Amino acid sequence: MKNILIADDHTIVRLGVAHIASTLPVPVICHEAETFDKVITLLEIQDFDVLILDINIPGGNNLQMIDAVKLRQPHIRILMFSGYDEQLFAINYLQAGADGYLIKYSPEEEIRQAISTVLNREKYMSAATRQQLLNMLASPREATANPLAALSAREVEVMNLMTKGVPVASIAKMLHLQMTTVSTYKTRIFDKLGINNIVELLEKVKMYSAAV
Amino acid sequence: MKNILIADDHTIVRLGVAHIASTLPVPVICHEAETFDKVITLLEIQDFDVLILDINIPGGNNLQMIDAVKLRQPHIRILMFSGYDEQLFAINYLQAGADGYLIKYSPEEEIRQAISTVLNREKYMSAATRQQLLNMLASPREATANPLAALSAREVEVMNLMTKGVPVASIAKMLHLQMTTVSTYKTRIFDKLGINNIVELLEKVKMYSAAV
DNA sequence: ACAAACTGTAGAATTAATTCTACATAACAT
DNA sequence: ATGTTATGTAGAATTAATTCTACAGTTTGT
Repeated sequence: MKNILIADDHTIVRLGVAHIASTLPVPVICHEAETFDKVITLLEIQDFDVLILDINIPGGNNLQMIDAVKLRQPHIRILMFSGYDEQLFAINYLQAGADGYLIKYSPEEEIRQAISTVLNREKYMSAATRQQLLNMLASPREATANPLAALSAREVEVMNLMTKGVPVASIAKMLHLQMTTVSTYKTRIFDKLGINNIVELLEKVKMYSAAV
Repeated sequence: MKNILIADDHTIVRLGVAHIASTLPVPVICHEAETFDKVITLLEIQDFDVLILDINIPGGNNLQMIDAVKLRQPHIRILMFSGYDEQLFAINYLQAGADGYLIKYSPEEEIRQAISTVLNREKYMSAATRQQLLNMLASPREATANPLAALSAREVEVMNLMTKGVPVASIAKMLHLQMTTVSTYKTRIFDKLGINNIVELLEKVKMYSAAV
């Protein structure tokens, strides 16, 4: 019997995932969490085989979620579950220790496959992510078509918060950095993307997010 | 036998909704659409009893979706399905002709209730939306459907420049005002729209610009 | 007809954010 | 193996933006 923890703030998503999980060849018990705090609490009272984690879960939403989880349960498998505009962060999360990265609009069969794969202690990657990874290996540094790919992990974290409208001071608190550090990242992000303000950032992100 | 069309770009959400629908007392057949274009296509080849429509569906995402749907099937019931930050648009959609407005993180039982209600040709409204409607009736002045309409001419000028990413100092120059004046407008705009930063402004504008 | 709310405008004081500079470490190219 | 570029991080000084307050003129509701 496998224990799966489904962390997503939308009831309907949890339900859908639980439904798919119930159709796997192995018997599973699904547990749910609506916030990242809840995830942490549950991790401290029970062992899970797999955590399916919404990348935008309230209270979380950054790379450090991975460490926070693995710190408590080193053997847990983490399958990141992301909305549409976030494929490009796949590699960052995988590098940070996630075991799979799944996009919410993947077809049912692929979702089932992904859960099954990580349950089996293997890494899961969508075709798109695999492709992205290959591109990256082929031309490690430059023009990977997508300028967002030029951002470092930390820069992506900051960018994500920026696109949520979080002010610099709050970003600094959340990431335990100085405001000036965040500003430095902001400048570097803008430079790398060749833009000047948040409005253009949002356009860029919208433009390149679905791509790859 | 009732026909339900579920329109959402996330597979998992469609699955979850279909799962709930299958537990209703009446037998239903669920059909799916990932984009608004697909919705329109399906409406032209088959009759549906209910359309469950993600407010952010690709290709749609504005009030005119309601008309586009009712034009093709005047008797269809439309249940809007929205993400977290969108409660405030409920009344707009209901006024535009939607039969219900449901928030994605509602508990399972409420989602079932909502579908059941609109299937029954009744209007569905969450407790929160009901409250909001009462508030609006109490003070008819503000909340006239489109919050952007509450802005004065000068505020609109400033807002437009803001949505282009123009910094406060430049706006001040362009309009021959003091920076502090521009800031005052900015504050008033944010207050009137009930938001806190440019990111939310852009969302609001995207949402309402096509409307009215 | 008259008070209440809305508009257009700013100044002083304050707070938020940026710049420019810097440095240690990591990754990379030749 | 070694110089070069990228990354993660900040401090001091500076600049950008906000707040709070104010006030005269316009609408508007009753």
